[in-house]
Amino acid sequence: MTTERPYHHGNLRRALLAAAERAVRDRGVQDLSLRELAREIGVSHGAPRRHFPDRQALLDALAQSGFERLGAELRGAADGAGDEFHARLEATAAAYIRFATADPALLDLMFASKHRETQPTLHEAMERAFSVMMELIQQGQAAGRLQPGDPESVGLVLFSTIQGIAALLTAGMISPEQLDNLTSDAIAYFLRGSRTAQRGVVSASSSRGSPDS
Amino acid sequence: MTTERPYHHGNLRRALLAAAERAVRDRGVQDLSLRELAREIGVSHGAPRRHFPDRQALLDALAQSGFERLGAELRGAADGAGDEFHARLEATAAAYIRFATADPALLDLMFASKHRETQPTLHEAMERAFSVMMELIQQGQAAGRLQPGDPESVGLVLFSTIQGIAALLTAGMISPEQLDNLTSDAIAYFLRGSRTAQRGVVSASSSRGSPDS
DNA sequence: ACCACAATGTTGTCAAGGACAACTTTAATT
DNA sequence: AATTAAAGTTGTCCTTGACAACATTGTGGT
Repeated sequence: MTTERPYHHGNLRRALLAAAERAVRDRGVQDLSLRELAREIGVSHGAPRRHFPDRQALLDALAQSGFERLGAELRGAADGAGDEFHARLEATAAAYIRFATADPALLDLMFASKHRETQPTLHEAMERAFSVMMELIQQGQAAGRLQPGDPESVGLVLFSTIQGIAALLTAGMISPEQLDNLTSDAIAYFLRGSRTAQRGVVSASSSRGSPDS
Repeated sequence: MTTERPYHHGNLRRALLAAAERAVRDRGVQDLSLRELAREIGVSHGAPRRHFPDRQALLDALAQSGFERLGAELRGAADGAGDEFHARLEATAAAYIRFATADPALLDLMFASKHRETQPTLHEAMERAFSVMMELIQQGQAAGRLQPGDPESVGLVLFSTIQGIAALLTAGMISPEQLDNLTSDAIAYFLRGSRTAQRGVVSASSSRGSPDS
């Protein structure tokens, strides 16, 4: 049984992550203080060190759990939206934006690129989270709704767009009223944009994202 | 050696901003230390306070100068790309991505949303920077290359996409090799996506003279 | 010229935080 | 029960941001 249960006080690691997530949400990453977390939980200032060697380690763990939660939410949204490609796409994008809205600072942290390189679990969690999108792309390609070719190349365009909306959102550059329209606009653009040169009318000048496929 | 010393020591404000920009580029915003900047410049640790009441004030100023530079570069790119819409669009987007590539941490800082609300100059600098894009959108609409309607709504889609690419870039999620393809793909998607649903007659607007200029 | 004053820079200090080490208490293993 | 490992505590060092009191230099008014 791998369930970590109280040693001689609480399950500190969990408590730290939970408190940290709240603190990040409420006051941002900058103001996150290990000592303050310890105080809040009721433990000495040296205690967190047993679970996180330094501050960055806690941030990495926070990012990882963020990716895990994001991945779960994306998958839940996609799976709960039926079998139709368009509905699944919209639901997944909406879930992503919802995450970004609810936890802007956490999302920033997750993409902070300040993480330890030697942290395979974090990268895996990230891959898992985005595998939902990749599968979606492949479904869209199979259904003929998206242009064929390397799914990664198509996925990056979609991913960029959604991430961009999230970025503008966390930057406070778009209001909640604009958000819904922007999201559906962006998806509509993406879908129209992904109709590859049909009838040779629209030039396919930029479909060289995939070297050999 | 009088290297421009109008006051009784250097032009500290400028020196601080310059040193800060370098420090941010090299070691990130987190590790930016006022005292270290002061040391580097050769001034006492209390000196910066005369020009920036606190750390955040310096970051705000840094963001503002970043927006000013970005705006200038975008405008330069657009103006130097001739009169054709497509060329201008590509040049502007490329300039944006170039900025993001050269100064990822600065771009993050600029969008950090941690800025002082009562800082009109910062917001103005931001508006000025993006006015280039807005004008571009209007030109595209006037030329019939983009769907009509509120330019802001069209611009946000473009802006999201480009900002998304920049975000993925600064997050280290795309490599320089992928970058060029992604950028041109994204623009192509945007252009195709911006042709408003023309009830089947897709050819009318694009089968005229230059293929996809 | 002169003098007051504002602008700029310096020194000293404080509290907070991260990192670290030595020590103590509790749980697990045998 | 004894031993060892895990988790937590206490104390300390160093860096930093913020602040205040003081020093110096430049400027404008008269």
